[in-house]
Amino acid sequence: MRVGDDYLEAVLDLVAQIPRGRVMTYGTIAEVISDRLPADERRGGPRQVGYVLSRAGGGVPWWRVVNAAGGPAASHLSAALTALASEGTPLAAAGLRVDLRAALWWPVED
DNA sequence: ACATTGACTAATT
DNA sequence: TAATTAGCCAATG
Repeated sequence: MRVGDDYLEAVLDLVAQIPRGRVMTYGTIAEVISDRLPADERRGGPRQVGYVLSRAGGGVPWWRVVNAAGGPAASHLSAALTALASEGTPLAAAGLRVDLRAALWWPVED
């Protein structure tokens, strides 16, 4: 098995576990993955999580992954907002971003 | 091997 | 609270 695929799988698996109506930030995902994987398989930061998701394409609820500001990924943001709204994700008053205080999800908390 | 790019974050102003 | 700047890690050309 190729090295690095574990990281990719870990990210995809974690994203797939995000409950409907909840979200996770790139930084949080990076933290959890780093903690779950051995040092050899670790990859650095939030940007790599984004890279993995960009390559993942369909089959993964990527719209449940948001940046630290609470806004959807820089691309496809209208699609993400639509999907989030459809799933009942708590949106901020402006409607342009997610209410992190209410929607942010943590794997161990749930 | 060097420079550029990107689904990012945190600190500063 | 919002806009700017600097730092970050890996991929890609």
